[in-house]
Amino acid sequence: MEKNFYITTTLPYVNARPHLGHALEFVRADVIARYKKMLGFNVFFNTGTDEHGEKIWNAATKENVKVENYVKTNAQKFKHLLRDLNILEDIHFIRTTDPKHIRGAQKLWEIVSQNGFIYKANYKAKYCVGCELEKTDSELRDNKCPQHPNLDIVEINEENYFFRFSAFQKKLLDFYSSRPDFVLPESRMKEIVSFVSKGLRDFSISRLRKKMPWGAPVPKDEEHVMYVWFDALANYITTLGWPDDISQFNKFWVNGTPTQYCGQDNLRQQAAMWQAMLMAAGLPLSYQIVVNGFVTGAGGVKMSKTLGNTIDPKKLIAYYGTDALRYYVVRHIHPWDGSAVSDESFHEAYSANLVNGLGNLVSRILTMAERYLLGPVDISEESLPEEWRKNLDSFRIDSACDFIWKRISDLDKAINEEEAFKIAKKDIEKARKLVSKYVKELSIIAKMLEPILPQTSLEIQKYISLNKKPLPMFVRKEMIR
RNA sequence: GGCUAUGUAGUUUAAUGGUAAAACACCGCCCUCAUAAAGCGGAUAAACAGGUUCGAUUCCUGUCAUAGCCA
Repeated sequence: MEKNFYITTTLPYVNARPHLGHALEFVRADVIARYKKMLGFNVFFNTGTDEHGEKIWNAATKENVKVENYVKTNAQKFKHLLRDLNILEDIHFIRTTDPKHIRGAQKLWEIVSQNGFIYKANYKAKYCVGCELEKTDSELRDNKCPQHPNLDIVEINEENYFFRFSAFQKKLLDFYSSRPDFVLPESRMKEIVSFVSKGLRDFSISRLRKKMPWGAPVPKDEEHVMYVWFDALANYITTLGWPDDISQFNKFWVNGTPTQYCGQDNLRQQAAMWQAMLMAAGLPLSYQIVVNGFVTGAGGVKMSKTLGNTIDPKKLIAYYGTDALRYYVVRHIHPWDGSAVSDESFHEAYSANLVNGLGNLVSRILTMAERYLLGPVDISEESLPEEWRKNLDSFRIDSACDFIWKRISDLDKAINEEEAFKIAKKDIEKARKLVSKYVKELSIIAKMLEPILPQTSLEIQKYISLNKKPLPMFVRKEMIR
């Protein structure tokens, strides 16, 4: 039987510069996508950029550039980051300004509207353009959003279209109880259940075009454009070609356990709003939402430009290399809770585990292999450990790494204890057996690393097949400044 | 303000109603195949105050701190 798997990241809003949080989500989704491919799945891997809305319109206007050019330039930055992170090349990159996407979002609107879940009403609210969310008075301080004190709160009082979110409370709750692992981790699942249990308020999904024209046109109403969520969330299916081309949709959305990575600030949108929209359109729901925690600076404080504790993924990649960054974000940042990151902790992880751990192990084994063995070791029959699979199946890439590094450490230990390098002087046959065993174990380690550190893994496998010692894979470095 | 979660070595994380585990950093020893790497040994930890219990880091209550969600 054909095995299909769909995975997507959240689409970053192109207003922001790519930061470590984006890199973290891209890499984790990429690891899972590569892992599923290794298991023989057809994989549809999606990402892209969310490009509509007031914040972008304002930013482009302020910089006095055409908004089309503004979003294009910024979308490009994310594409570069994907390339720098060695994300699978066959990833699909959808931009919410793509005509294909806009048509899809409009079709979704029409269906939901026909089903009676969209209505027009007066919309009166205080709105923070920074958060893209309505705010109540009690949430504001001095009539400013505490998160975005530099932005003015927008007072909105106009006719808008609304999505009848409130109609889906019971259905959502029923769905959640039927699928207790719909949201990972469990604590986020509880959070969304609690949010929906408290009652849902319909949300506005359009803006008057004359005030804010930067959005997909609302079908059959030229005065309105769609507003953020209805447009943006639809990307998860329009990327598959829905509604024009149903074959990919059937293959990957209906039969591909659609899995969505998101940050903790996107839980509501993906686990509740988007699911309700799918329900309203009579479409199958997502299979699983995996929620990453926020990355914080040293001491657990928020990263911000003012504090000067931001970490630029590009800088780290340029200095330490792609796989070093991939390694750090999957293992040393907690999968659910996030972790404090700093240049120091990055450097420590790099030196201890990549240079002294993996890199050194590769050198010592392949040096002996090249010196003592008559030819490459046959590694065809080695199979991959259950525990590694179990961890990746449950999105615990960190635990999978713990397991791999335990194997690395055990192998180091075995080499010390068995002393093949001494035995080689007296009994070369016995030494060859030992070294072959080490090479086999190293190849299993390399294989397990393939989805996580693809470049490094292939390099190790290549040198095993050549029976040659490579140059140091992770070069010792001074702490970055 | 309400709800929820969290608080464990210097740091990042585990497990657990009965001797608190690991990695990094630190100190000592040791090896030479290896990237001044590896291995072995060592020191160091439960926010605070009560309660339940033969026994609490674990369960309960309160305080404080942090985070998230909501108003």
